[in-house]
Amino acid sequence: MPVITLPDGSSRQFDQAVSVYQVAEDIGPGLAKAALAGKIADKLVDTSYVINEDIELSIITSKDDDGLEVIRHSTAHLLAQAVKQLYPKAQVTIGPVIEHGFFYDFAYDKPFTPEDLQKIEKKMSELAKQNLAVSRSVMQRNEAVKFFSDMGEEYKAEIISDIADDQDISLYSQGEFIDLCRGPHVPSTGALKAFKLMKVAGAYWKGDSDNAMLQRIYGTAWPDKKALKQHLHRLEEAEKRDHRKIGKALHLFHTQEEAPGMIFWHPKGWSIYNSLKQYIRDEISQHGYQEINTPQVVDRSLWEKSGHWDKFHDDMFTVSSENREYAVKPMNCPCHIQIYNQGLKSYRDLPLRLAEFGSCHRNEASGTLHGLMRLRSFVQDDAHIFCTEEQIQDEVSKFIDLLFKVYADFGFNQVLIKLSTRPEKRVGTDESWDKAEKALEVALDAKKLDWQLQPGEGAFYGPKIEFSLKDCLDRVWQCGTIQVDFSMPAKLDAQYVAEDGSRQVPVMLHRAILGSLERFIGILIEHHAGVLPLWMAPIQVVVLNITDKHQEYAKKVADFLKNKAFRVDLDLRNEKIGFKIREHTLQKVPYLIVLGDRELESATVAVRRRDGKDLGAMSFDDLAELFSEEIASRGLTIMEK
RNA sequence: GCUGGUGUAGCUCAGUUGGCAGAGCAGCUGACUUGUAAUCAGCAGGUCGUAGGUUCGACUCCUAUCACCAGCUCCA
Repeated sequence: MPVITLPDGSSRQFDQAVSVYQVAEDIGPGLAKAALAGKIADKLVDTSYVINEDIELSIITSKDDDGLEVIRHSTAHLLAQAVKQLYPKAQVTIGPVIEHGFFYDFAYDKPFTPEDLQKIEKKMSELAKQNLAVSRSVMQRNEAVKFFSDMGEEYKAEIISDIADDQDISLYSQGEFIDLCRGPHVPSTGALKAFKLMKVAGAYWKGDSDNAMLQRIYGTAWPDKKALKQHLHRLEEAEKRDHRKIGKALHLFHTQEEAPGMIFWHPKGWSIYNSLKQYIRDEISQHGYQEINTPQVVDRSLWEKSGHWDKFHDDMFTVSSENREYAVKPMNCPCHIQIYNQGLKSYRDLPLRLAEFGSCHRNEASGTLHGLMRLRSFVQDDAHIFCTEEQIQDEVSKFIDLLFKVYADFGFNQVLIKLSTRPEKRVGTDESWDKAEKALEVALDAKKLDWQLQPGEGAFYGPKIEFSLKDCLDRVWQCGTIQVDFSMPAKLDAQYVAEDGSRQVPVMLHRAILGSLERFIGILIEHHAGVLPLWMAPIQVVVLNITDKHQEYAKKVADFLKNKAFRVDLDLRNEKIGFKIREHTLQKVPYLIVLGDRELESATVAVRRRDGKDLGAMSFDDLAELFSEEIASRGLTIMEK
């Protein structure tokens, strides 16, 4: 006689064991129809699950996040069923739920084409329309291995073999299709109403590049057609923000075949780059860093000594000259230690903070290159802090303050933090690791920050914190990092004289806030859709004349603004004012100044903001004041679309 | 690096079964002297990514290669 308590606190009593579906039916026929699964003590179960004891139950529908997950999972199965019907020789492997949808990996010797995808999607719709009942059954492990082996599904058999001996295996079937699965699933395929196959791509079996490559079909699935449409619309919007597209349209940079993974920065793009660099320069100098610069090309022996040659020489660019082999630097730190090593350091010199906008080159695999986001040549807002173990916590704390200040200046207020601790393979004593991990943890907790622990994910040379920011499309970008390094200073003979006169090895903290400047610009472009705040805009204002009569006056206004150090363009072309406004607006210029008879006579300027708002006529000084204020506030107070 | 796709004018793209290489925008020339998102007319613009091959004939078919795109693996 189970008593079932519902989320609203009400309870229902039944004379005998009931299924989740029957409970839903008891509540109402509408709910019974909508029920996709049940949730008992945080565990999702099928609607067919039979309850014979007193429990708390929620009925899951497509309105719940859990329901959406069930839909996506079941749609992955629907995909597998369709593929098996159309291509019986294809083997099924795994088909998990991912953000916004699902994928399913197949082993099949013929590549799936986009046309195949259309066919498969059509078949899926048919199967959904047939409203096939989905039913669960249980099999013993060994029996299940044999079952799938006999079917020729070797990958499935392998998955089951990896499951513990005594565990029962649950199987789900719909029509003729049967698949190994933990479940739960929708009661019948008719519940799958809105899905679309997105793309096909290769993926290694078990994610290991030594294994066979499977074909992964990606799909998206939603509770209804409207939600699907919205999702597809969001994708279109994201595509419009693609920094590669905007970079071309706004003449910021280009790439070409002769220099894969490297950027040709055009004047406007380089202006953004320099604004960013200058901003960081100002910030770090106020926070006790000293900027340095070190060689681009350094003898192989230094990289051998630092240990990089051994681990990464395949990914390093090398050059040789007069019997010597050099590497183009992939990172700045070994060179920074060379500067540290000049002259005997005292504990009084610590912490020593050395920063460099050093151009680094890494020969990344060709398939990983991506616009500004993944390059072979990049510059980080890199710095290394040499300090004692006791100073780690304070330095980390100061760094976090600086990082949050910088992110806020760019308008990023959501920051995700991960702390990665000692991996199995590591250098340094356990005592040092204890201290360093603790220092990072305490620094984070002292600021009452939320952070996530990633045990074993630290670098071999020390623990690290990673900072990711969320952009306006909720995409997450890992940018900042601070890493403790117990290894490199000793390898490259860094020392200091301690208070007691003994020689000690300093700890080195690697840290960056923006990460690669190139990549950060890519993120900014996508976040702002190219509409950069005034302080970063390459051209801040364009002065436009109505007719030739106003040329001299326009020049005067432009000169006035140039003298105030604003970035000004003058457009004196013999074109209609509407034409010029359209062009500069498409180029995302923040302000346009329109000058005609009215302004000439009253010695004013007519100001148009790039969102189309007409700010009317104002004096030269008011204009300069307007710009200065907006730049000082980094544009964060100005509401723009 | 791996799997699949793409590569045509400065840009965005069309190009039928293998039969003379196309459009819009941008550019140039001229007219127009203009008030807040496109004035009109004319002209010019191409080794169809690169290298081979098949064919009477290749942008189109085949092979190799490079780059880019999507994903996988990697990311000191």
